[in-house]
Amino acid sequence: MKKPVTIIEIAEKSGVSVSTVSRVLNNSPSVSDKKRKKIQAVIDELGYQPSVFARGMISKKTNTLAVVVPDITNPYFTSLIVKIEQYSKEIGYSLLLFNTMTAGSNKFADTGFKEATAFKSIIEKQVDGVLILGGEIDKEQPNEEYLIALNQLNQQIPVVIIGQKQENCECIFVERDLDKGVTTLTQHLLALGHRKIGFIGGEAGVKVTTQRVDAFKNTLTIYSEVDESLIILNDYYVEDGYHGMQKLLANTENLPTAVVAINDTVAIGVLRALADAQYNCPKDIAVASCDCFPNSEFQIPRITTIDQHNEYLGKASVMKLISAIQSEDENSMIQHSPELIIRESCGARLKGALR
Amino acid sequence: MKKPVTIIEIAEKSGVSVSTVSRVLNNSPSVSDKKRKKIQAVIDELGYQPSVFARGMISKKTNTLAVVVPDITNPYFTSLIVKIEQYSKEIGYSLLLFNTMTAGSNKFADTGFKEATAFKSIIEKQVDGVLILGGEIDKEQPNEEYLIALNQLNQQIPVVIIGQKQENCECIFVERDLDKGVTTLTQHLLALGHRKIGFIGGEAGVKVTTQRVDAFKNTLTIYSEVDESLIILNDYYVEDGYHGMQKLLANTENLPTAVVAINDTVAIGVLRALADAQYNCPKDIAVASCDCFPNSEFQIPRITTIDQHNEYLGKASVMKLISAIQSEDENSMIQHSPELIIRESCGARLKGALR
DNA sequence: TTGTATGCGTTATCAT
DNA sequence: ATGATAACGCATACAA
Repeated sequence: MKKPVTIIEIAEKSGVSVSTVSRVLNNSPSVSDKKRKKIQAVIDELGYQPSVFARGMISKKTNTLAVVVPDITNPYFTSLIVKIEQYSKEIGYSLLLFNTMTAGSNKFADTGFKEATAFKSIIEKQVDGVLILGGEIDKEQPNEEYLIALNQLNQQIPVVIIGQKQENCECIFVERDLDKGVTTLTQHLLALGHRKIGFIGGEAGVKVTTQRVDAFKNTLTIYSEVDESLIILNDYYVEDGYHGMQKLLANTENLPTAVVAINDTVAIGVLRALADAQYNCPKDIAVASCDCFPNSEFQIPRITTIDQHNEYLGKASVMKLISAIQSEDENSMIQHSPELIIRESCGARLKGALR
Repeated sequence: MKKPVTIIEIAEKSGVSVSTVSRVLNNSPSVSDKKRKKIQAVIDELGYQPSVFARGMISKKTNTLAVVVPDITNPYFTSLIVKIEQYSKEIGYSLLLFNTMTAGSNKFADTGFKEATAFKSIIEKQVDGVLILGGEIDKEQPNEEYLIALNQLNQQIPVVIIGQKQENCECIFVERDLDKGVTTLTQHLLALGHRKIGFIGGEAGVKVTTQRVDAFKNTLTIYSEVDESLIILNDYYVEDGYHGMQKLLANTENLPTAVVAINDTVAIGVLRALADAQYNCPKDIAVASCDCFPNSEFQIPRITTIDQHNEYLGKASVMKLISAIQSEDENSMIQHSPELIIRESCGARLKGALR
């Protein structure tokens, strides 16, 4: 790889000073058209590319955002990332990806918390802003060190978090309406006549889970009773839905007639467990779910679920971040309404047209 | 945000020269233990962070790799990215993510090809290396401009492509064994007695598709006959599997007894179409698939598929890239063998233990 | 409109 | 073992 062209060479070859070249580069109006053309021609000819380093020395900007995500394998996060990437690109920012894998393998963090190394890299890389999608911050009681590190990070670089507001954390939060959807969902089941309803998936001590379970319980309480033994919290994956449902089915004395899954992936596991145990869904046991993942519409049966309309969250969070970077303290409100998507898994409209 | 601490301040406060501080920073052995400790203390106290820009001015390195992916929503790519991110992190590189969304919305590229803007950013960002996971390069006849841009990019920055070798492209390729798996799969179906076998999914003119269809045809030819009308090429998503199968089912005169799907997402669509048309899988029509996506094991029925063991590909491609960056022209061979995962959707071992 | 000179924060080279 | 200083490539304040 040969050494790159510098602004000096462009200046020499164009017969002007470096400042003039710099002006052309930065679209300064005070350059004669003739020189501008000439210079641009030389730039193109030599394929000149300004050094990010030299530029950064002065501007202190990388035009890069970091996005920290717990599990890039999770459709919920990828759908957010897609939007984030798209909008970032539009406004001239690149994305540095950090997949902390908080979920999955081992829950207990090695170095206190999984995000530690990510935070370290982020500071080193001197990105302009940081986007955090869940992870440790989603816990009811985030690791103490984590919060310290997070606040410290936020002091150097603006941080926007897609998640529920956390005490003692000065970052900017973009909150989701997590309970309304579950409330609607539960009401849907109740309206269909269900009274014994279970809940599967999610992790105890995690905000999403707590909020959804609470919304579930609160709604259920109005018309029926909450049976704690029908609430199984484990995690957010297929296996969890499968095992959770198995557990419920094991107690044949006390079977629910319907089940709410924390997300569509878990719901798939639930459906599988039902099929394996020869139960028909929705006839024997109905299944409702949250988050409307891409393939859930093609499951057998098609999963009735909640579309959180997260499309908007991605863009909104980037917008907030950019505002913070430019310290335009605009306090725009993020609004999004969860929407019930009625399909087959709860037995409603079974004879009607399906979508 | 206050202005950051510089090496000079550290030097002053430690009562040494900047050179000595720099030496401590870079673990140079020639620093007395006493001074090293003293300096380190000051560094920690002030929370000093070396400037990437100033460093880059000298080293020309960003310690960043770019990864260009067509669709981060696709499990095939995310599974690769997970590994790539993990290994990159281990060896001290960050990842710049570019999601070109080649797939999905509009196929015809706006500016010639979707990767154009990504390539531009990559050059601007001066990453140390580039990883390309499919996209335009996967086509039988990649866009001419694309190839030019790609070679141009490769001249400035080492590029590793996970995909089949392409004529007139000087990048480094990490190839996958695409046909062996399908051959095995087809043989599996043939061994189960199937003779009329269809193929669904994939895009004409794309290497993966062509290779898999060819492998399918070649294997089928040995024991039976290829019926072109049973081969439906459209795309790689659920809808494609659904519509593809619908199309096949429409011709009741010429139903296949088994179908091969290009990947598990498509297979899910196929299963749905079968269920909707009241066909039982595997009894009426068996379904075999490729790529072993996370949830396919929980589908109804569980999908028999090919595990390409891509785990290794991710790490291997990063290794190759790093070698290229350090111009250690090591020509390591990538070996990975597709493995048949027999589950329920083809009817084999139906009475045996499942998994 | 254009050019000159300076500084940005670090590492590398060369002395000492 | 330590220090002084010259790059690195660009933008910008100031001068013309």
